[in-house]
Amino acid sequence: MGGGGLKQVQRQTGVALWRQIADRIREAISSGTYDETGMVPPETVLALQFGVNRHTVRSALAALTQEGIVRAVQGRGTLIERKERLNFPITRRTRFTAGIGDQAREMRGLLLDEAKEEASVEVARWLDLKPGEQVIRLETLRHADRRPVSKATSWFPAERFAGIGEAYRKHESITKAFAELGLSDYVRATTEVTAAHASAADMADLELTPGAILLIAKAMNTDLDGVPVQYSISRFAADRVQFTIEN
Amino acid sequence: MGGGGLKQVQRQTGVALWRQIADRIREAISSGTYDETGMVPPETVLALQFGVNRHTVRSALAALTQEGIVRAVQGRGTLIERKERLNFPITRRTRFTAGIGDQAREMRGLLLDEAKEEASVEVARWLDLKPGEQVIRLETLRHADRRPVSKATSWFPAERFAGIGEAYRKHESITKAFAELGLSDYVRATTEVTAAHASAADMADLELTPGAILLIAKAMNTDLDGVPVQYSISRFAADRVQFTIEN
DNA sequence: TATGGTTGTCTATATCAATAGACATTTAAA
DNA sequence: TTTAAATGTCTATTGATATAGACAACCATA
Repeated sequence: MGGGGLKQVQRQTGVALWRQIADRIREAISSGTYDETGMVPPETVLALQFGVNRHTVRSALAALTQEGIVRAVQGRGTLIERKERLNFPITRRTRFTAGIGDQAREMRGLLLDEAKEEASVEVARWLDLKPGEQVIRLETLRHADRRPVSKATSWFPAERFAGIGEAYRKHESITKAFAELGLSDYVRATTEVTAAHASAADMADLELTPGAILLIAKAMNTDLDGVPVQYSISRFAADRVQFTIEN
Repeated sequence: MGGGGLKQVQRQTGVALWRQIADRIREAISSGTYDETGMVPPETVLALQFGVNRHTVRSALAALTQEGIVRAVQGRGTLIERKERLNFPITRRTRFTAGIGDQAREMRGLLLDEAKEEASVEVARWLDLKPGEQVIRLETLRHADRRPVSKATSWFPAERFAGIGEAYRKHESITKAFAELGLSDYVRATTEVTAAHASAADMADLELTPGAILLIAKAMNTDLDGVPVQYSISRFAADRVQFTIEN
């Protein structure tokens, strides 16, 4: 940010030092701090920078190794394996698959669960229905290049979009599923963005470690007449994506 | 999310159980789970729900008490003190002070630091300058009702906006500072949203506890001719705000 | 083939985090 | 006034976290 440089780490606060340090190093890697060498500084240097024991740094690096972000080679140093961050533009024409398509080779969309249920107060408000009207809920998990990127819960008016679960399973894309059901075009009406820690279930599906952060986008899409067609809550692994809003 | 209900907590992962539980309870409070009673469930009930010892729950509640979110009364229970989440709309006409104005009584903007410096590659790219050209950097801290909401680092072309630090200190608002320097109107061009853990410095200024999450908005504003006038990186306490994007 | 720099492994010690149980204190309601 | 339900305090024990120091193993290079 301001002047760069690694800040001191805090003690006795419920977050283990090795995890705080792992988070800092992960952030430094993804912001390109070590791009020149392609390596993390030596353990002794990091220990000095963070003001901790070398063993504590080793715990942090072990966690990053587990995540596949770095790889230590005895005698040489600790090499950086990955550093990409997917950009996800949020506009009227926001589509997950198309938006990410040029940044990853292989896109997958997996249908985890499908259910027909009564609209909650929140869902009804967003879809402009009465609470208790039937909606279809889909739980989907989206990958880019075999790496899980986001998990989403989506609701659709049940009457209009009967069979959308099957269509999604076939095409692995909401846009294509809509098309099969006769909705050839739609637009993003509103998006609310928040951030939070991951739940146990999301943590497992997104292959996150505890303490990891989610970017959460609550979005509502409408057809070209402004009628709501989808309300969704998408949870993104915050260290793998960024949102771009162009006004 | 899906059906509600508190999920199990994870062990041996560098994040203390009491902190994970504090995060869950904080989230439950801000999403209105306990609005009926205005109280958190009894410690013994929480301990059962999370599958931990009562003392661990007490550590979590102690942390929330420290944050001023709850207040325990012996013999009665643990009362909820605060639960608001400020909404921050992101549009072409995004202004911090005006956007929040109707949700809080008292808005303050504090100038922490001011410096004239050479534009880095990143800043130059956003402000459409050459790297090394002079820019003014402001570090600002914004409060709503005496509660810190966001900390921002902003860069301005130095030649055009000489004296903007002094103007901000006087008006406590970027919009009014611009007005004083002859820029009566401006628009938000792009916003990038990410999330990350707070640095030690941001943690202190925003009165956060370790492990707390930041929503980070990198924004670029232009004048009505499309010439960049400001590039800023704002860090928001994620549990106090949400962003709304209307398309 | 030395040598310096790096990661890997081991032992030991102190503090924090979590569990367990017991009992005191306070409040509200029976 | 009694009682149930809730928070407050204390002791004890175990495992995770962090520090400290020493040395082995490995790599690149002079």
